[in-house]
Amino acid sequence: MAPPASSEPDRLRSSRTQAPSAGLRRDLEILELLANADPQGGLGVSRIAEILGREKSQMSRALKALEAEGMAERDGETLEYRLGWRLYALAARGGETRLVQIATPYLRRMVGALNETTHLCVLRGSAVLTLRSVSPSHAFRGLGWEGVTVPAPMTSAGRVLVSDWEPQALRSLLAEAGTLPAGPRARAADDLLAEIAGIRRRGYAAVNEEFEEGLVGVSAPVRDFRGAIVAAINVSAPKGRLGSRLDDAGRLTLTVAQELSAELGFHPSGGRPLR
Amino acid sequence: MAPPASSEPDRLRSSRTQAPSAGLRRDLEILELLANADPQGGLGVSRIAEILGREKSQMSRALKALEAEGMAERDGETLEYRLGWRLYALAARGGETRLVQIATPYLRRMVGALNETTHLCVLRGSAVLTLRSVSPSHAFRGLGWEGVTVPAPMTSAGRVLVSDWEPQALRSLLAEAGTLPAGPRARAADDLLAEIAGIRRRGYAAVNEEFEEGLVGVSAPVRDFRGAIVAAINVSAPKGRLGSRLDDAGRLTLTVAQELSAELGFHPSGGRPLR
DNA sequence: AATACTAGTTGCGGTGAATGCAAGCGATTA
DNA sequence: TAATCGCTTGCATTCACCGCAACTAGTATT
Repeated sequence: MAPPASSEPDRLRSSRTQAPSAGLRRDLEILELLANADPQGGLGVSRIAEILGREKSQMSRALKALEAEGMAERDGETLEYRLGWRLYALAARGGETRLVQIATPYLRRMVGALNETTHLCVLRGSAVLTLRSVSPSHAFRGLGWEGVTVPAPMTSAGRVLVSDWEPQALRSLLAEAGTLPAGPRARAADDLLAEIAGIRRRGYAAVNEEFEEGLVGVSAPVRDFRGAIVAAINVSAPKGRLGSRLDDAGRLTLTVAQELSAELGFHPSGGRPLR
Repeated sequence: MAPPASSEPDRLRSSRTQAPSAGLRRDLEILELLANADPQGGLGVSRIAEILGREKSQMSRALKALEAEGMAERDGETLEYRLGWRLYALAARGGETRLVQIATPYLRRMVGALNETTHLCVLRGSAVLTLRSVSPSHAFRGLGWEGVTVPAPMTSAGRVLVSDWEPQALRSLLAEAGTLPAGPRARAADDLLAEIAGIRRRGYAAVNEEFEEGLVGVSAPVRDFRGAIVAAINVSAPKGRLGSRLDDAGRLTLTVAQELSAELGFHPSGGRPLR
């Protein structure tokens, strides 16, 4: 092309070539921004455009579309945007609502007994997704880990969730998750298999600073009416607070998980039918 | 080529004409479908295309994009899709922000009517956390969320926030909170249960110098679209200022809380779904 | 009061990404 | 071996998005 005249506003300046599914990515950037917004500092069109480095006009139109679909809402006064009802409806409907609702009182009981934060986790792909967290009072700014995922084989909850998989499936899980930024040390498959054998025997899993320095935790499986493991109850805390009573916590977690499983219709008589 | 005469109503577009922001609408249709899907009956590409009446190839590509962004996930075995982790992350992070933003105008209305400071409170573990306060002596919005927590069973807001818990959960709440620096006197569980029964009946809670000498207050529950209690609106003031009109304030708080709940999507028709 | 500035919306032409058909591919079934 | 099913990919058309710029409205500044 012609050499760029300095005064000429060259629009070719490596600007963003449109990528496939750019619209989706743009919309999600916006939603992410709205989700993390400070409630005080409002987000208007210009501010959003500035932060994302995009055109005002696009943001205006994209936000209008998002609003029309219920994914965003606008304050009539300040013209600022926020997340819309539909996002919550989607998450609530799609999430294991029933499971979360039923499990919450059990989590509260755990918190009451241990005075530590308790989580309900499920498996999403090869990662552990925390659906619900209940914290005792000393956890300021709860900042629930809800929605955060971590690779499965590293955590007690993850190991519980895959504890009835076939050895072969476990190996491929390791292969998949192992490519992620590895933890302190890559666990060999045999290690994991032995660990899981222990989990089956004891009924609960415990980790001791494996996932994160200074962090210990226990998890126990929750089964549905078919006997399939559908979730894990997990307690995590600094080693100084929970380390000394880790086994007690494990047994309690197992007990509570069994009661929750019973409420879900699990009947322990039958063998291990599925999965 | 020659553009069609503008006057001519070209009916050829009658088929499926692409609408603006069609991509967003299509993606949301897919997510809605995935959200409402029976966890057992999986949704493959063809089935989704059939249900939505769209091209297989589009669904294949759209789903691939959604998966790349974390909004959908695919089972490697069956090739079936389901909702992805990112949706949950968005909803979890954005929830409180949205609550505060929507609630603030309602708090202002309360202040305007009563000329007393009004709070929006949520439950954090077994403590009540004030997310937002609005004062009559306009402005100095003290640093947004105050972050001040107080034990739940002692305050009207706390009692409202746990007013749909199971009796057993309430007992363990008392056990936990009771270990904290206790208030004037530990309330027996039966007292709390009776109090909460009254709250359910009236729709709002009132305390009369129970938490602090000379302080009275009223609170009413705010429910989200599922019917779950997610927050409480609270008015507290010295007895000399508010004591005489406490019932009026309670009824007003209830009304405002109901309107706020409605804006959050709460539909009072259905029974009390859960928790 | 007039002016500048900020914040948001709308109009417009060019361009490339989405569309839909059809062919390819790899299982599972007959 | 052939047929079917579920899904992906190639390709030409065309329409919706892109960026710019002009416009409106409200607010601060002189």
